[in-house]
Amino acid sequence: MALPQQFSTHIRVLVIDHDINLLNAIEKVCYKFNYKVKSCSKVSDAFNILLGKKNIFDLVLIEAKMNDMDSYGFLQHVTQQINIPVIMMCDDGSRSAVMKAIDDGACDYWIKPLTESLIMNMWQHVARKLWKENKNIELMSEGVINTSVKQESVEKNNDKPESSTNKTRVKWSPEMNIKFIRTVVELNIDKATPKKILERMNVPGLTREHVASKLQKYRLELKSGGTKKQKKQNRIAEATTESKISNESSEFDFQAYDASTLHVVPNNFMPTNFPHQPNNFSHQPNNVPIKFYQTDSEEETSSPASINQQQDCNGFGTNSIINPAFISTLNAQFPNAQVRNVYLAQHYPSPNSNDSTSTYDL
DNA sequence: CTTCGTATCT
DNA sequence: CAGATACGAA
Repeated sequence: MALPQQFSTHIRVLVIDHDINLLNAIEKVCYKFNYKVKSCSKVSDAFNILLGKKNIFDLVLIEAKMNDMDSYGFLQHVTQQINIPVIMMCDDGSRSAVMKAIDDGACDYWIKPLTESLIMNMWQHVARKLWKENKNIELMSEGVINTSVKQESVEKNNDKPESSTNKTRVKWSPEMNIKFIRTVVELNIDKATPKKILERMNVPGLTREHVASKLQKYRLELKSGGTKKQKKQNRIAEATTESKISNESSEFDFQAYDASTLHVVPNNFMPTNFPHQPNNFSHQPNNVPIKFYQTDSEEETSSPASINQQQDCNGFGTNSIINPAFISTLNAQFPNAQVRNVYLAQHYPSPNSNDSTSTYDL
């Protein structure tokens, strides 16, 4: 069930970093591996692009420390509302930095300086997302990455609240919605208060009450609406008390890697003619190194440097949050893969200490 | 007195 | 469900 070329060749990546040189470099590498890439030096630009049209990008890559807008707010919004996997990158490889990004929904965290292989393999995040969404191979073979090619051409409700008098029930058109969301994010989710939002939006006729109501809904959405963070914390709570290693239930299923459904990229996933391969890339499924950050259990890793070591361990699943059962499955899937357990989260006691830093060479 | 946040209503 | 209203807490 080799994946059609379209899969990889059509991956569209949005890159955000203030460092123009880095952007150029990334673009180059992206081209090399046949990604379509668009780069921005400002978060706000990226935001406008993403909000403008749907399904433009399959993956977002963003520097954690941006100055024009908060990267984490952006991260949260993109992962939760727009549902595009986001990889955060930064030179700060500290545990807290990594955890923050992962907590906020990042599917991966790249510690700078970046390596080519990171980019080469980043398509797998998209693949995983598709698997997770139960998109079958057949569907993808239609040559579609974005299964939802449908354009949002829903009837435009033209009764803009701007013209309508107060007191009327406000219909939040998609446009208004976008404007609202953008404003909230720009304002920083915590500091976004109805009045400030209202002022910033500057929409005639719109009242603070309208905005307040909208804000309440939006916050609810963020919370319940699949806040991975939430799930994660729940799971961890369970995991710490009973350190059972369940392989079926989603006991440890935090983050994007759904252990219950094990969306493992199969060995034969990568077609021999995989477009991302440089010419001389020999096709061996097993040459894809795997490494993980494991947060469901914990053990101060040998040294903080262990995190930094990650970056030379290129490849699939960087910093993935997974459970032990998942690791064994992966081990089975990728016999020669290198799986590292790096226990990150300080507040999750390790069930046992047998392999805090062990490298599984299978 | 104004604004927020939350619960509750429609 | 999405938006409005009510009301106590800041």
